[in-house]
Amino acid sequence: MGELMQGLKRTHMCTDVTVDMIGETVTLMGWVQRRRVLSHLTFVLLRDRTGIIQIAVDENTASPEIAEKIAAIRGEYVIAVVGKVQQREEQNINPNMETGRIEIAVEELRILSESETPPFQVEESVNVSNEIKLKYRYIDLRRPNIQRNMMLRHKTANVARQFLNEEGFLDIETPMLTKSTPEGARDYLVPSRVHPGNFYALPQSPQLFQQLLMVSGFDKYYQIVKCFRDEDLRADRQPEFTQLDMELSFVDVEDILDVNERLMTKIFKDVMGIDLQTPFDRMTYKEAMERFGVDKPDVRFGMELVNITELVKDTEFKVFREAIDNGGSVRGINAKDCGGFPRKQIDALVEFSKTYGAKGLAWIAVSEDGLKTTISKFFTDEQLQEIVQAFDGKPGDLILLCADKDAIVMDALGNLRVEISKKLNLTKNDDYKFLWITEFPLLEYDEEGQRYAAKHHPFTSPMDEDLEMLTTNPGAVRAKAYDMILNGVEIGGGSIRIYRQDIQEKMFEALGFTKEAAYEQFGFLLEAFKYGVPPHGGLAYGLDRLVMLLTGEESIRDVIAFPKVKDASCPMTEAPNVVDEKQLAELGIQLALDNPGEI
RNA sequence: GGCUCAAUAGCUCAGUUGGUUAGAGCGCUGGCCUGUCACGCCAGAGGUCGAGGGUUCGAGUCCCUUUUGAGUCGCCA
Repeated sequence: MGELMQGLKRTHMCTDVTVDMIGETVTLMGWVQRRRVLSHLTFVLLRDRTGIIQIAVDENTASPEIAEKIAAIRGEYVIAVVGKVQQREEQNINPNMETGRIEIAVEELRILSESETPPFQVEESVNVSNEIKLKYRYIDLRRPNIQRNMMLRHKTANVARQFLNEEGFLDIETPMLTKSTPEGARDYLVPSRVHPGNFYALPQSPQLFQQLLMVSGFDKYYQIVKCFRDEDLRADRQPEFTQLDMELSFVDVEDILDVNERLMTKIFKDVMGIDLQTPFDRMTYKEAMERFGVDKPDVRFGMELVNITELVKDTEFKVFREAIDNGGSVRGINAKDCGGFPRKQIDALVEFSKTYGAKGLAWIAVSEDGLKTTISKFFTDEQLQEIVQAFDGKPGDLILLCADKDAIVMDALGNLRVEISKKLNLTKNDDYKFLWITEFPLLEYDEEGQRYAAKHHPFTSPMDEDLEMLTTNPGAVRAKAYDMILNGVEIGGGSIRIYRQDIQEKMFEALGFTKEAAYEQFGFLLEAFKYGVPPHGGLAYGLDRLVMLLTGEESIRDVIAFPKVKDASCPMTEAPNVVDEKQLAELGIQLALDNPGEI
């Protein structure tokens, strides 16, 4: 059992103790990183979130009480130490430790809490399965790198708040229990006890409320807020995640891009010590798709897509022929210096492309001795040379070609491009390239639902010059929507919203909503729009993703204190769980499952 | 829901063609060591080889089913 504090006060954090304090008495508290015994000398490394300092006890000179306690101490015990800061002899200095020139000579020692042997060691680069780490997340969170991540996350949020406060933004909270709107992602539903059979939804984003705050005249709003989406998880997707969300009145696209470039500049300067170049590069959605095949291109490397449909339009090669005849295209990328890839590795790239719906890839390996290709039967040497020319192919290059519907070709090649860059280590984590993608399409056709769906959300404003097309050619309308891309990751996105009721109604019409259906779901917003709406727009960052990039982590789990695993459960709390019959009865809910947990 | 990969000591892993009593490093326990700091040395404990079934004289190893985890596609306005 642990001892009592009995008025003992901590005076310093571990690494706050410096060589300037030699001779001073300090009181430190923390966890035991390690204990080393050398005959009658015992060294203990004491850890808190600032770092580690060594404490020393000489059994020959220590009191029996201290000698007994120091012998009992084990890893992860929580102890309090009162002692004198002393300089280490020259030969005893540890140059690898921040506090390696000093140590604490113990005068009083208390074991505040004992610890069982932890399931894994609390060390920087411990290699433990996700399952174990998350089950014991409170121990995992003691690891210095995760602690640094959490501190950097705090700092990022803090700098963002500072900046936005200075810019005149107000931090206003919006409800967590709100109305389900089936557009977009699946909602997490919360049953209402007072209204049996009725449900709240947890917000996928504060979208509608932030717009209402603009209607109310708050002018500039921000919030660091949890959002919820009941969809499958990924390395960069959690069911609950944090947005840094903002909305501004009386603005157009340029104003929003400007304030956010300044916000990012401030965050990178204050948190990372990095000076960003502004303005950020911009690219339209169309250009991004043509050149990179994706709407979030990583522009740290080349390997851009080339469209060779025109060059091969007369081919007899069946795969190309079908794609072209069906209105698709033939495009490719030049994987620089991959010409020497063994067959097995090229096949792996072909397989990779298939996960995106491509039927396969044709390829041409360029070497000093000529071309090696899968399509030699269908093309003359001259034609092949023309294709290689189109890609500026040099000996050593590997040209990968894909033919299909445009959407599949771009998806496959765009992702292939990124995959190859990873294989070739073309990018550095500390090379930060920002990019705005603008002029997104307003709508996209939903094959399943046989209708247009909002690409961003139904309140996104069309571009002024495309307004006319909203009724005549909705698929071609561009939106005042923009994404902020950092190194191929979408870290934020937003739009100018519709503020005119007539345009909003046309938008719902294009989405196939009857007036009644629109009012059913969004009536409160449409009502509000009758009472004076300022032109407004906003942007929301995925704070987890941003911090993931700042810390150089591969997964947002490493920057979230208590993340969920892939099936959206929590190995530590074992949520979600089966609830009591009584709780369900109170809510008027009866399960249609024989075995809860199964469907 | 689909595909791919993984599961052996507390942790990370090795385990050959199916063959005796399943190993290593770290950690843990005890002992020794007068300045350790990835301390060192000696000794020790620790295993339902994820689970179930099958093939076989014999299965950690082969087959089937299943569970769990990871990545990914679908999905994510």
